[in-house]
Amino acid sequence: MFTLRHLGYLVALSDTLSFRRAAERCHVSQPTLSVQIRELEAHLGIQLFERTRRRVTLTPLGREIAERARGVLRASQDIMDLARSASRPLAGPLRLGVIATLGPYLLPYVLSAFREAHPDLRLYVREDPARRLVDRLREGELDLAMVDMPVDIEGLEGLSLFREPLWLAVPRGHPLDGQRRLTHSSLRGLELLMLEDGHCLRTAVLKLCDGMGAREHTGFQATSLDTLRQMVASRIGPTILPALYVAAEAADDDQISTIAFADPQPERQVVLLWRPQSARKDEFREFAAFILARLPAHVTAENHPLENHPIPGQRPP
Amino acid sequence: MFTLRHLGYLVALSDTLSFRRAAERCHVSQPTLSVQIRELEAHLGIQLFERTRRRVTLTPLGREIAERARGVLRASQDIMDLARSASRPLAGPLRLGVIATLGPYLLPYVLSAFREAHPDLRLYVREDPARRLVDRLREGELDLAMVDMPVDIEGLEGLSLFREPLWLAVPRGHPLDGQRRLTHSSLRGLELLMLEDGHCLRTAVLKLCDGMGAREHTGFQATSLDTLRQMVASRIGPTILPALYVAAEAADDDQISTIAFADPQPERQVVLLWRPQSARKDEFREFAAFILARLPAHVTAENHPLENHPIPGQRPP
DNA sequence: TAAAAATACTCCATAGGTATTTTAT
DNA sequence: ATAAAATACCTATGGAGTATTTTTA
Repeated sequence: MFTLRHLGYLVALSDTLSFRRAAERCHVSQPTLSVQIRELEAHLGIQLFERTRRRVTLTPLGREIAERARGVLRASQDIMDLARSASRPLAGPLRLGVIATLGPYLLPYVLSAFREAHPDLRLYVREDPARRLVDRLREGELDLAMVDMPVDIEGLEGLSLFREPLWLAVPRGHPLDGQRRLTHSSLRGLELLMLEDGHCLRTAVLKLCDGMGAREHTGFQATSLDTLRQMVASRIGPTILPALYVAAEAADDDQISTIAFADPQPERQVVLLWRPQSARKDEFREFAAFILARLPAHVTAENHPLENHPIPGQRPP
Repeated sequence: MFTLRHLGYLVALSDTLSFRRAAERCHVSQPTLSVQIRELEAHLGIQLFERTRRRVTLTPLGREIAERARGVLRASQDIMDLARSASRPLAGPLRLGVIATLGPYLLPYVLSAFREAHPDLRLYVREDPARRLVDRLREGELDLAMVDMPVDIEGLEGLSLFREPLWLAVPRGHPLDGQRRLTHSSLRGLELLMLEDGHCLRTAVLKLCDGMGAREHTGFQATSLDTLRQMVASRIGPTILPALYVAAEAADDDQISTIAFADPQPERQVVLLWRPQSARKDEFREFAAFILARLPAHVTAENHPLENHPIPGQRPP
């Protein structure tokens, strides 16, 4: 029988396709890794890699086995996590992924207090588009992901956290400036500045436009909410900003005005996701409770399991 | 990090709750296993077992981790199987489970020829009720199960093989003896001898009774089809027998008559099941094709994946 | 010739064994 | 007193290292 170590080498080599770099990643010497891979191939009685003239490539069978090896290592890591989580809850590394349009404006409210409450916790936060975050979560590279819906959460589990209103941002002096509440038809004909493709928020805003008769401002696409705000301040046009961003960054900007919509407000739903096999669900739920207890104004807390939440495209594997 | 060997010891000890027997099962000495379990506990930083006064018991956390360890070992075994299956297809051990009312009457047609075609295959056949077979399949103790529906196949995958007609068996001279085809109402008021609880066939026959106005013969429950046939021969009453049993065992019995039903014939559906993670699906499909090519008369071949087959209660995990 | 993988060898950590002690019924 | 687990100690396998050779672009 092979060992978990063999599987680790296999995965490292299948990732890097270089004995040298795989050995580095595993913190062993290149000959060690060479020998162990050869030994694994001998044990299994099959060829996993083709080493041909300066090129290392996976055989189809090697690819399949490397994929399964990843699963075995992930499950082993889960066992370690479960043990550590039981002996010292909320200690050790916790890898949290969050979308870029939310993290910097929500987490400051929460993380410093959370770290204080759990000093042994080492919290790694990573920003990425929602789709990539859930992929990384499935791969086991993340423990936890905070994303906005809709996103394909097949094979994942989680909680709905809150709904964040979307507000209109216009330059000072804009015809809509001064309105207390926007109605369904206030946006008709407006050209809205938007984020570039890949952001979930863009999708949400496009849907909003559709319903309210507005359209995308062609020719400009922003890469961040800050850019978007500066474009509004430069009087290029109005845009839609999420409430937490406005509260954190744009509330005292005297060049733009932000206006809420009348009910039913457009909003985006923010959820917290983890793998169902994860060993640290209790910790994740505590983290969720921590967030919910410290939610800034303007957002509407929710707190129900995602299993029972009707999300199109959700289906167990 | 622990090793797969540690996990094997953990699973063995959690199964036996005795260091001595667990060591035996692992083919190591008792001190070796003692030391390794202690080491695993030290590595994980938690207590897995309570050793108290002649009693070894799992802690709750130990139970959870042992369960996960089983999964890791199963996945590792799958990798081994995949490799062996690729290098020498249809070689090595193949553990097949089959229900008792089918195995002895179908497999003789198939197995000797299958063994001849694949001499390196070591085929272990085990008989059990369908429910236990699918449980063993999920545990990884079986590679393949041949059962009749309905059975809960959640989390499993497979093929529908064939539909086997159910025939009425009556003592010679019974009023129904001599009829060519039974109609829907032929059985009205009849008291049918049945198998004891737990057999899928019993369930199928009960459903049949319901539809045809017959009832169960109270006071007698047989434990095998052979017993059932002898009871019919002893003129205790009529019964329902599956066609393959009749063809194999009861065709030349001059004390009983077997009579088929008019269309739509009552029948039971026989399926072949495996774990979706199994490494040997190709071999299983070949086995299925082998069976289908050698099906005895009277049964109706089917051959479609079970995923698309509407079976109540089927739901992915 | 330079860079990468394979080979040769040496060493040591550790899993495994046997013998023995401890503990609990 | 007996049976089971723990401890002590020794052995040997194999995983890891360094040094070197082979291979190919």
